[in-house]
Amino acid sequence: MTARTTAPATRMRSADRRALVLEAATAVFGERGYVGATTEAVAKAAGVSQPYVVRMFGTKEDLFLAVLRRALDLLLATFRGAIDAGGPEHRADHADLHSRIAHSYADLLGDRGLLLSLMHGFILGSDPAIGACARDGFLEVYRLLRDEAGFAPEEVRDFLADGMLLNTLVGLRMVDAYDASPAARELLETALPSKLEFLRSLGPA
Amino acid sequence: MTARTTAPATRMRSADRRALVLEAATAVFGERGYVGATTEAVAKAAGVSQPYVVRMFGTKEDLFLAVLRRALDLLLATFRGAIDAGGPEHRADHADLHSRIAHSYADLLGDRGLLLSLMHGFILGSDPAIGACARDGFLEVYRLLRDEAGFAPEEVRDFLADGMLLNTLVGLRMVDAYDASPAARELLETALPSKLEFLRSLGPA
DNA sequence: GTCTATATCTTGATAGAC
DNA sequence: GTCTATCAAGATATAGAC
Repeated sequence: MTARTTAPATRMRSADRRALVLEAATAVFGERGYVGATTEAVAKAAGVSQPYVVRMFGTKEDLFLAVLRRALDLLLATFRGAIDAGGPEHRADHADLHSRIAHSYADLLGDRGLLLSLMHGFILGSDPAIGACARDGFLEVYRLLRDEAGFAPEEVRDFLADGMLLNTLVGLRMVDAYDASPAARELLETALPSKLEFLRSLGPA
Repeated sequence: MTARTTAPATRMRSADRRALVLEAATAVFGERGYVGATTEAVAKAAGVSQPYVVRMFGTKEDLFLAVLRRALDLLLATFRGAIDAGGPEHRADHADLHSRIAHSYADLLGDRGLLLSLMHGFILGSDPAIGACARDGFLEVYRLLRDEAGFAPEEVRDFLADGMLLNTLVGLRMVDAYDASPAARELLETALPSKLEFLRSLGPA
């Protein structure tokens, strides 16, 4: 840990600033998509200048790739945390493990930016760089669930399918229709085991 | 039906031309997303001029909304066709109905543009006009499956989840990784009951 | 109905000061 | 490390001819 007591408030260690920009970028890319998000909006959200954002990451595409990679790493880390949680005595109970992993995913539902940046990446598979990164990450998740969590292939598929539906409902802002539409209400209550109240508490817009 | 035998080849009835542009737009929006797609690319794909595309639909947003609406209507019509297929004697067999609907969805998998335009719409829920249209359409599908196909809420949820996974795999171009990645191969073979060969035959790029 | 020309705005990226 | 100024490219939308 380098001493840095005299650094002005506008200066941070580059790693910290980078993390800050990456988090802001995740929110902006999630909301407007890869092309729709502007480096200016990211800069504003991070409280820095637009050219500085570009400087830090090279190009807008590089920035999005970094956002994607970070989101995937966070997702993988979350699942690994759930696998490790409870200690060795729980490892043998497969139903319990499955439940822990599912709950750990539900915890991520509050991070719109993370989930939707991933989704935007997933459906841009035709872009050479983005597609390669997205496919890779998706397969890493698949292998993690199969090999480290011990899921059967069909179990992984069902789990991923659930995740994609949840992500879609988040993207749709389906909670905004909860009050006005009985169908929305029923769908949300069927699809979200327990996290509905939490999601609604995040509020509209 | 107005007689129009003397019309030059470059002129069509507006309804036909509109349908042509809409189909081209579906492909372009699906590939690059709402913001990433340009009216110029749509025009080129449809073989007309860029200003004409704008003229026909008002704005790019109006065009995307028309694409979304058309995709949703096609999806709903496909499901209704599956529900009606086989005549009244099959209506009582729920498992058979479920299977017919699932297969009818698999038939849509060949239309990347359709599926991915929908997905792009679904994850842009924060946009006022697009979000409203997307939520609405998604709920129409939900109600169709529940009320017209007689699915239980959990059954609808599982069906929608499967659909979102399939759409995501299409968006990811996961078939491109089939040969190089055993995990991709296993995932695709687990997630796609029978349409894998067909999807692969569509080829890369 | 359809095109050409073009105005206008946005935006990613670069140059260079501090 | 970070900002200001600015350029060059691209994209939507309009005007107006045919």
